[in-house]
Amino acid sequence: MPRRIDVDQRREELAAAVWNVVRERGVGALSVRTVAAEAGLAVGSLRHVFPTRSELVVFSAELMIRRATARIDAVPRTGDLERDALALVSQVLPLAPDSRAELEVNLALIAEAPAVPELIPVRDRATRELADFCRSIAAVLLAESAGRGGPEIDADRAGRRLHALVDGLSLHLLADPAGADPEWALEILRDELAGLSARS
Amino acid sequence: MPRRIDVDQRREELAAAVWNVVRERGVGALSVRTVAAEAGLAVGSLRHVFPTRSELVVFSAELMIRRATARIDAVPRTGDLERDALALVSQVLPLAPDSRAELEVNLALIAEAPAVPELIPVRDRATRELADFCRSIAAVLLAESAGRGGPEIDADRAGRRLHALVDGLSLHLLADPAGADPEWALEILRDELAGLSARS
DNA sequence: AGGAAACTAGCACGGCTGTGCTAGTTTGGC
DNA sequence: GCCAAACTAGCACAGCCGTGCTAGTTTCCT
Repeated sequence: MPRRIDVDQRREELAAAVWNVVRERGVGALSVRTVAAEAGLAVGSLRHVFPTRSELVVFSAELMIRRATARIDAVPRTGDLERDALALVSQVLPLAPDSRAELEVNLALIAEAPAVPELIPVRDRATRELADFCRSIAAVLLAESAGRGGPEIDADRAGRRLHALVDGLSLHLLADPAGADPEWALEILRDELAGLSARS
Repeated sequence: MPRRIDVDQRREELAAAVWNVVRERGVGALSVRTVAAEAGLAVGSLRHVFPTRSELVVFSAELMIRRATARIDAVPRTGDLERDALALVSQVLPLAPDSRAELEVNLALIAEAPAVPELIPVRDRATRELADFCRSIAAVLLAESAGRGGPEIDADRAGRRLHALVDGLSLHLLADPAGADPEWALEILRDELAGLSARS
């Protein structure tokens, strides 16, 4: 039985088990026992890879962020800046089952932060990265439309505004039932991006 | 000792204890024992008023919503619609220690919802009320500026947009340290409200 | 071949959980 | 004065928690 295992792969399997438990039974049901059972392992085996619960939780959170970042990096660019911006931002919204689960787990882990202080820097880094992402999108669109005679718009403020909009819309899409039509949220985003791009 | 007590007042004291525990030690530390200790009561006394943990949690969440609603209703109106709108919306943002604590507890209780299903309708009602609130503010500002020649704006969409902006900004203000300057968020909101009011 | 390391497995401990239950204490109404 | 009700207090139970620890099993390296 005890073959040489791929530790990284085992870690990812356990992180997936963490996400499943959180989504199906809430963050309150997240324990080394439930996660081990979900992954089909004994608690001892889990603890061979993650000696403490904190390490398990922190790794799961970080892996989730890495996945989201990778998904964004993989979006193909068409050259149409406004279109690309929407495609990029859409990756953060809970539209597909994947990204929906991601946000659910993300929220739960944020709520867990007081109990697992190691999560705080993870959460802060994720927030900052999303803020930078939004700011750079806003900056690109504003630069493209510079000098078209519209009012001068502060790129920094536009980035913060886009960030707030994205997070707020994410929350509300998550509150909607899973199959509901997300078009209204996309329209709002399109408006916002068009406003930056064309200074209309 | 066992005098005739005011049950409602006792309930509110216990709800306050719930909030304190959640803010200081996280939602994971929320138990009948910790809340009773925080309130200076025995567990048996707490359970005389709230027979189960769920009832305690649900009541605390509902009281929090009632408090926020009351605070909004108490905002004096000046007649300057745009100014009033900002004052009203500001009541929802985590600016004062009170409303900051409110949002912290609110988030924690949302995360608790899978474990306490009775919280789900409470959370949904709160979301809907805030959405209606935002929509009505948007509608008032749009009606005031009707026929000024700007582009026609859908009041419904403007309401959703304001709602997303408010929730997103709230989240980000909460992530900032408690004493940080919230002016940037207010500026974004002023922009948004001005856009509705003047069709600039 | 044999020892070290990797891996799985699970027992045991103290501590925390919600809640059923009983008992004691004080009060208000008759 | 007395009794029922209101209230406080806390014990007890079964269950879950994280983790320290030991032991068994398989693999790899020398």
